[in-house]
Amino acid sequence: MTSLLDEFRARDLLQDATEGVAEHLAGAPRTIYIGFDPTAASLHLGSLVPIMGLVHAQRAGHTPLALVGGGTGLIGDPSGKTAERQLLTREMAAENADGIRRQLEHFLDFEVKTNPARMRNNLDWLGSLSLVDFLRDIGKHFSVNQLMAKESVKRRLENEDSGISYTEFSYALLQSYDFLELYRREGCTVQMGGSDQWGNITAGIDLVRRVEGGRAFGVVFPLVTNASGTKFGKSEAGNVWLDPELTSPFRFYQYWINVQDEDAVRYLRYFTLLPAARVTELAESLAAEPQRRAAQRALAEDVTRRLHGETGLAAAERATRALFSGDIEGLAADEIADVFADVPSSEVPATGLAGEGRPLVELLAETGLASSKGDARRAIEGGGVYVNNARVDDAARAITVDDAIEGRFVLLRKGKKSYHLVAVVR
RNA sequence: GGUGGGGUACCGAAGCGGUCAAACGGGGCAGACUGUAAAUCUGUUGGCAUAGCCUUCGGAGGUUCGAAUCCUCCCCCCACCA
Repeated sequence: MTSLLDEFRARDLLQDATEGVAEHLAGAPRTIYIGFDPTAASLHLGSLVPIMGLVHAQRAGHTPLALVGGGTGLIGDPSGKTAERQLLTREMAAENADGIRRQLEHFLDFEVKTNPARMRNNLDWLGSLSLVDFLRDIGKHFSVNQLMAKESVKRRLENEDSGISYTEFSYALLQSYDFLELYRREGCTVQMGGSDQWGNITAGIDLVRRVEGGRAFGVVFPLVTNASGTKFGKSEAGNVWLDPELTSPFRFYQYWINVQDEDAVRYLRYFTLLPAARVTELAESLAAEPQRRAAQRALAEDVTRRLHGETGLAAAERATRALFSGDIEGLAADEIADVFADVPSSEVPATGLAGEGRPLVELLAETGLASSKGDARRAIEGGGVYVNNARVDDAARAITVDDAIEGRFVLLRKGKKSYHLVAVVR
């Protein structure tokens, strides 16, 4: 079996590691942790690299431990932030932690006998920690001089406008304390994270050494970028979430299908478990016959299956075929309802479509496909609007009951990818 | 506190009495080309309506037939000085 570090290296996932990690990991199965901030009810693609980090750790025989920052989430990490963060309420943090747990279960095996994944919440120890104890046992080991030299803190200190609160300033101490607690309670000796976590991780390692005389280690992953310079994990609709309620399997799948060539192979290494040989094969295919987009397909398939299961993947693929293979003519209304379950929809009473029907521009504005009737009109004039996949060239077009497929649905589309299903209700 | 320069649509930035719903660039949205890619090219980008109308240029007033443009007061930024 290849070592965890070699696996990371082969996948370009190794940004940096503290000295001696390789030997430490080779010595015995270890417990490795990564922290997740419960700032939202769902994780998004930005957390996918760390998650895969834990997946690889488990596959390599180590015990992955996901730490949800129920306590630290109440504080806020200044790393990478230019402004003070919104504080979460305890209830929100707890709720969000539950959601994160459910999502991680798709990736990590919490049941295997040998090295089941674990999950902890730092609220368990931070919640009851007394300030005096904290200052005496933990704070004592931190030099303010060093803390102020931290890049994340320095930037905020130099910025007169935002500044940094004592609360966020203390974040590094709390994260370090987490490591110490996990070292004590779980025998956890390795912390991983994004490269922005390097400072917090090494601070934790120092703390473990000072307080317990123990040796701990850190590994950080590179920041995921994309070729066009936009933020990875954002789609037109905003963040791509792992929660199917927030980002449907179809849109999740589509995000990956639409990854540009320059990024596809790298993402295959980051986000799938495909063996190197297969990745090479896909890279060659991408170079030789890019129009097939074999790499993107494999990527979308693998990642969607892992998160949303066979059912979610099947639904996404079905919708994709229906939407992009051209005609929906052959589809029965029932199939349409099924395929477009994922697509935004609204209802309109049949009476509203009787006689003259309703102006298409009105419908477009109402469904949100266009921002106003004027916008809708311009879109039609520009040739970007389709009813039941047939382009509309008349801005005065009205939608009547006759347009509804089997009298039940009208499929509106703007551009290549924005659909809206209008259900006719009687 | 003093002096000077600014605040214009999603962002940057022109305009400095009528021809301004406001140049230009970026971004967004569509179209063409493709591969549901990138790059490129084209169109479009306040609202409502058929020509036309309505609401916009930091805020409030005023001058004028007419103001983003001139005047007064207020608010906020930036530079230099204290």
